[in-house]
Amino acid sequence: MSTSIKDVAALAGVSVATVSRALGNGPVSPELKAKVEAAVAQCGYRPNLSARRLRSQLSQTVGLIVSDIRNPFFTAVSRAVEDAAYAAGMRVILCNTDEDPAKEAMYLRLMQEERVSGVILAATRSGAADWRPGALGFPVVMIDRAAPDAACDAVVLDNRAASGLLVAHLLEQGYRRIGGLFGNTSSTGSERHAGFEAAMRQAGLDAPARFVAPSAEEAERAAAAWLSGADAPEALIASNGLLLLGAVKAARGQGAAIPGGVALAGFDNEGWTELVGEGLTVIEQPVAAIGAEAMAMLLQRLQDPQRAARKVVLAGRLVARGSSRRRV
Amino acid sequence: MSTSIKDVAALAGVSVATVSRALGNGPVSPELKAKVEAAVAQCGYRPNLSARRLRSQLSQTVGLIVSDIRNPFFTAVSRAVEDAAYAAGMRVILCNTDEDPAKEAMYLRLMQEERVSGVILAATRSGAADWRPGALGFPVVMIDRAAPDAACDAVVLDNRAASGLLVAHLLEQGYRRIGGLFGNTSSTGSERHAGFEAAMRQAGLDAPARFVAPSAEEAERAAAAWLSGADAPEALIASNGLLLLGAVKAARGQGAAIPGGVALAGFDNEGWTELVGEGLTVIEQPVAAIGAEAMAMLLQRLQDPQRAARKVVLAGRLVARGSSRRRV
DNA sequence: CTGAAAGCGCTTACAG
DNA sequence: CTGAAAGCGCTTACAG
Repeated sequence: MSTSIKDVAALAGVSVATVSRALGNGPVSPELKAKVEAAVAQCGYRPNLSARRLRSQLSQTVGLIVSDIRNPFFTAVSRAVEDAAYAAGMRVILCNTDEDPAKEAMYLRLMQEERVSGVILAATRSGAADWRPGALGFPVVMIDRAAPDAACDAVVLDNRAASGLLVAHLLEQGYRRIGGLFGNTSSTGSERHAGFEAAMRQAGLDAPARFVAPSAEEAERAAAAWLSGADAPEALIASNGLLLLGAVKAARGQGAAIPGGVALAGFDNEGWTELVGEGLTVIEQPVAAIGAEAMAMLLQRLQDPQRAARKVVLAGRLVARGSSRRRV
Repeated sequence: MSTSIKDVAALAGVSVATVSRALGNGPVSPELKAKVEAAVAQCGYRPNLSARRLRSQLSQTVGLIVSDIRNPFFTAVSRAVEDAAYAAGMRVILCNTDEDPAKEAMYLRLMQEERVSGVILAATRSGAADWRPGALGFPVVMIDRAAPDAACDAVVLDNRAASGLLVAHLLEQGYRRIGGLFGNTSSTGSERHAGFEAAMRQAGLDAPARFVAPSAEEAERAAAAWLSGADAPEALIASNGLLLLGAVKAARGQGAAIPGGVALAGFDNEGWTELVGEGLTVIEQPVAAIGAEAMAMLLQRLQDPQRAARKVVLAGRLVARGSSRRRV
């Protein structure tokens, strides 16, 4: 058994209430406080957080539910969330849904059982419809994907505009037959597709698109088929880092040089993207800001449950590199 | 207030003990069990895990302490740990130390306060010396780095052998002036250096090495200085994914083609490594196996606290690609 | 400032 | 199989 507040109280010759106050922020005389601290040091006492949470009804815990921590976007966002959470004296429980609504539902139930202060959620598409903000018993801040209608706090990229930046860039470089490869499970993929389509139509062009499961393998397969077909595009946009990885592999598989073969552009400015060929053109997302902002919004929501829901929309930044350069 | 077991009991017309048994694995008649389940469904009851933990003295929680989740090695290991943990009905608390012993100590203290079942730990170098297994009150499984002496469960790569594989490969490709770039904060870096040095000496060669902070930026700076100096190596080994990234950037910065300029080889077979030039030669670590094995060892340790400490040493696999090809 | 007491929501011997 | 009761380790009104 580990030592409890009772042991400390006995050792210090005070009541458990005094120990509790001495360790918290209660009013305690300097003498007693010193005694308590000496006793704590002597017996190596550590407060039991489960007991504290039960009694205080404060879990000081936030849930972070993403599709897959191995997606570098979520890796970076998670790290920012964790830093902000620990700085605010809160702990983080991380869960991966793999875009599976059943897993999402299970983890949301777990969050209820943990009595979390709140949840930061990258919702699965079908899952998002199943709950209403407020029905869960804790506030939710959505990241990466906002519920289309719901009045729920959210931090997202301006996906439509970001796709527009990529299209404009490719058009400027002289490309016309531009194809898009989008994730088929998240609303992020849908929005990036919508932005792609709008920008292409505005230029009076067709907007050929294909939708795939969000993995590099699936993307490679789909891109390989597309690029070797009669309708192969001159330039290809991939809607996230994993799909871009797959698209590059497919282009390579066809012996295409980068630059020189099919032009490529995508999302997520990971460290390695500048090393492929003469670099990959990407939209950089402010990943650290997204995580920090989501945590900040959650804290504000806890502070003021009544305030109006707000959606923070951050702009992506075009990082133009060799993979989309004009062909001579 | 959320509903408690008392509300369910009242609604079902049974005692709280019966509700508890019906939800757990206690002996309850089918009729009462059905009544309880109906009541639970009706009022949307969710058990309070803090209360359950406090009473049962079982936290069903494991701590996972790594240096930085953004290091892709830890990303992959974490995901495997989490999958295994949730499958075993346990939750994971993830912490990043940034190789800072003070942060490590803080998080270990937190783990004590959480009364975790156990911790999976990638220890900081100086931190590792500060605690003895058993002194923390919970079992520890070390990953990536084992305490040199300590009788503590661990899952590690055979770092010396892995470095040996890289050296042997480079020698075979005809390189002789081979330099090594190693992390200066972790024992992993030290071990990989030791393996590098041993293999080089065995071949009758010098083993020039440089040590840097574990970031791509630091590695790039150090590699750039080295490669532009009089003692520039013909081939460079980088002791982890981040350092390899930095080394590639440095090589590029000098206008070196890959392959063609300085030969490169490193650790961690990330998806993008095959896309840089004609691919980067790396040691692939069995990342998923490391995480799964660590969690399995922790569960076994909880099952049998007395069993002898064991260290599982996994072999790395050489993935030879264009970056280390013989120059003609 | 300090202590005795109640109670957070559970589980688990202890009786029946 | 079922229930009444004790108690896990805390915090927090309530008195003094």
